[in-house]
Amino acid sequence: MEAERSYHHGNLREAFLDAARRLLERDGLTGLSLRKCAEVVGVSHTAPKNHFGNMAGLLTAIVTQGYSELAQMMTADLPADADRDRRRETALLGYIAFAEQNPSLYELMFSRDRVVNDDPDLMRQVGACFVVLADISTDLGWHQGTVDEMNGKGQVALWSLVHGYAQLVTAGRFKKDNMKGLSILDILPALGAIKTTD
Amino acid sequence: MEAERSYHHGNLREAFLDAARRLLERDGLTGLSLRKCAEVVGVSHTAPKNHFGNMAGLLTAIVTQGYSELAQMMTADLPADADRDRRRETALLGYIAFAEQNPSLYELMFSRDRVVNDDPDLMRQVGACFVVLADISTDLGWHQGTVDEMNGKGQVALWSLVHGYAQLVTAGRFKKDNMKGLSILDILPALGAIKTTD
DNA sequence: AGCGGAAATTTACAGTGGAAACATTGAAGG
DNA sequence: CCTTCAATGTTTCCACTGTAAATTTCCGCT
Repeated sequence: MEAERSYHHGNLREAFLDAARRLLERDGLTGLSLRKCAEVVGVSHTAPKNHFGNMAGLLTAIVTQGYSELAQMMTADLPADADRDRRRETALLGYIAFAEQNPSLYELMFSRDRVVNDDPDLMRQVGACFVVLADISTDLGWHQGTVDEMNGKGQVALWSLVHGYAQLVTAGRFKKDNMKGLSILDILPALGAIKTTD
Repeated sequence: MEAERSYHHGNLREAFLDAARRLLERDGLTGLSLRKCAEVVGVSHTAPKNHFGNMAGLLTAIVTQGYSELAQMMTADLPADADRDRRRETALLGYIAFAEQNPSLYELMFSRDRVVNDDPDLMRQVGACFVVLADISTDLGWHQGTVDEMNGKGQVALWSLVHGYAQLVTAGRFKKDNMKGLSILDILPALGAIKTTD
């Protein structure tokens, strides 16, 4: 039983997800197609319809998987008694590492119309990622006001900073001489040093 | 002369750009096609080849236009004697407004493989945007170190924050109760209040 | 044994981008 | 004026894509 190796092919859903992921990172978004995936898996090109419905469904499944892995990357290899600094560092470095290892997938994870963004499973995984970041931001502490008084500003600010950095780097929008020896760990304190006048 | 209304159609390049922009925001990235653009403009579907080469060329031209408009939005309606706060506010609000008014284009502006990202014109416009943000970050001032000593950290950090916020908002990745009455103007000082331990 | 339904295939079709050959037009130069 | 010529568009064709519909295969169940 176990719902494994369900039929003819045996776990075609997983096989398709794997093939799509590999094609995505090898040939980019424009090089990904249902028919290529089907050929790689060794199955007819309409087979995925049973499992994903259509292309948007397949991409949604991939993206959902992506958010799940992203959350894992942020909490990987953490001993239970890790201190504040260690947890922050792991989360930030894990986030950026995921984006750099899966740049095309990462881009797809913020697409507006290729993915059904109101899919319940997807929304749950997105929420899980947000929670991890929210915990980190709570651990960071704030100079002014409690977390409640911040009214979510800190969480929104933190995700904005990390996502922006991740995508600008993977999209090649920073010149190399701007990025020499710079990591996300330098960026966060740099913004903390901003002198605003209000 | 003036290189205007150059041939049969008269300024087909501009017409195509306009049509593509409108289709892009109306139907999203997936709904944009050369043939639809051509039909709107009233021309054969291979006509754009002379002006853009291929689809990537058209998208590159649109994205280049986008960066140019983004830079304009950040400096619009600014009197020459505007003070530091006014300039910062205008730039940040202008940036977010552009993203919200052109969400699909904004997404495309950070695509990895739909656009030829090493196009010289495109790189120049990207650089122009970065300069505007760099100036703003200089105007902000920093608690520690000069701009040079910061070694570009501040510029990288600022663009990361603003881009992240823009895309997360337009991609609908923040829940609405997190965003109630929140604007980019609240986010920047919130990050400045981060208490890091190094 | 045979029924039922899930899983996969076959077939067909409309839409897409691109290449190649051809047609049209305005401008430049004798 | 008339010819060339190059730029601009069109026609035609092709390979590829996603999707729908009808059909077939095969396992589990009674």
